[in-house]
Amino acid sequence: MYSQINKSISRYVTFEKEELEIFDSLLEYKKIPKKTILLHEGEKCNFESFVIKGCVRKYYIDSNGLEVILQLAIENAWVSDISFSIYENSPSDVFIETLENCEFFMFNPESKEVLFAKAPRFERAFRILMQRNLAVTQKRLFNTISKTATDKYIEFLDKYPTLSQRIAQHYIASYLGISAEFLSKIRTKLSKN
Amino acid sequence: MYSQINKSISRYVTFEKEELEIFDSLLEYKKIPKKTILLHEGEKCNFESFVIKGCVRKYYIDSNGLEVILQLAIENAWVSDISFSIYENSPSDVFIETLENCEFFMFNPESKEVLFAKAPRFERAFRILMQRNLAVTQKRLFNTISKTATDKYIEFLDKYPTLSQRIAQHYIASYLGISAEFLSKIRTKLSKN
DNA sequence: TTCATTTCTTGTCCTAGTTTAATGTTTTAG
DNA sequence: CTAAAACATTAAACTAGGACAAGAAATGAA
Repeated sequence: MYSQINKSISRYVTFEKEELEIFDSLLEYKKIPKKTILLHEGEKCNFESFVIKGCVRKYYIDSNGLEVILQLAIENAWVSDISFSIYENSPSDVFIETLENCEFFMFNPESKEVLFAKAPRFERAFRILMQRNLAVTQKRLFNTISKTATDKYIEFLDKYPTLSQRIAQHYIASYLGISAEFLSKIRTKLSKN
Repeated sequence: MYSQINKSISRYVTFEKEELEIFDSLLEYKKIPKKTILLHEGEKCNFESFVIKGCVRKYYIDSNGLEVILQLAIENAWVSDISFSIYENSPSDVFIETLENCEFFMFNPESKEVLFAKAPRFERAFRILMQRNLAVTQKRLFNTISKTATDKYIEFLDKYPTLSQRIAQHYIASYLGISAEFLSKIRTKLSKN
């Protein structure tokens, strides 16, 4: 049960058996059905979740009421409103919602502090995790600015090969920053080749 | 001389005097003239810099040869190719260049490791720094997708009030993800109001 | 002070992607 | 099993912003 998350957290830092036991003991397991909103805009985000199974979206709603998906988190990804919410104690401006029936391991801010106090080397693992996350987001910002919608979609299919069968197309469009109609056109164009 | 950087690193973690002395002793001070490229695409990024004075841009070059500015770093900002380069030991795909005469404090990867070994609580400070950085980048991704060029420019002026007098307009255009010509049109339109 | 280079502006035409709206298809809940 | 809801496709009209070109203004090196 813990092997998946332990492997993930050990990717850039090697931990002792005892450290991982502390880590595991602080995790909270949760099973959450499809289409459940875990975090509403304006709420305080009091969790950091590791996706064991399923798919989650994190999104903003812009000033015209349009949703913009910032993250699609699947198996082995971490999702949270990392941003300002947790460490500045301010309310979140994003939504987090399950798109499939999901299983998570969750940390609340208190248990995370206990973890850092008991096994400080996790501080490092989370720093590197954060850094990876930043790298991915920067790359995505670059793609958003400099690639055509078609190229972005092809890259998406390559990066998340299963996802286009698992979730509705309009979520993918929103993730790519394009309209659902235009994605549909791209798909028919591509299928003709 | 160190007060600026010490204040910055102490923003989310409070350090003892001795810890800050270790920190300061590991910093390397550098004065670098305008228009110097600190990091070329394909090189390994072996520094993390704190800008004491001046302005730096970090940019990609896309497949059409167009530059896309990922970050404009001014006083009190950190700049580096955090992404994959440092921790995966792979070559960087970004450029970093001074736009003004600059003064920096720099860490190389070795001195950063010495820091973490001698004063592990810096691990936490850098994790939170990274987290802030991620939040800013996510917000920018959201803006890039959902705001018009005009709105982005107005927000830019608000966030970096001095920068539009300090650097060439086409850098600002590239940061906003628009062409220099279109920015010029926005500026004339705004000045007519 | 001048010439060269870089930067900024303006106009015209063009295109990737949006909007709206209609129709068809699939999923879901009872 | 059926109705309602959610989702996907297609097409036509539209627009934000890009590409190109040419001139004006600013900067800077000698």
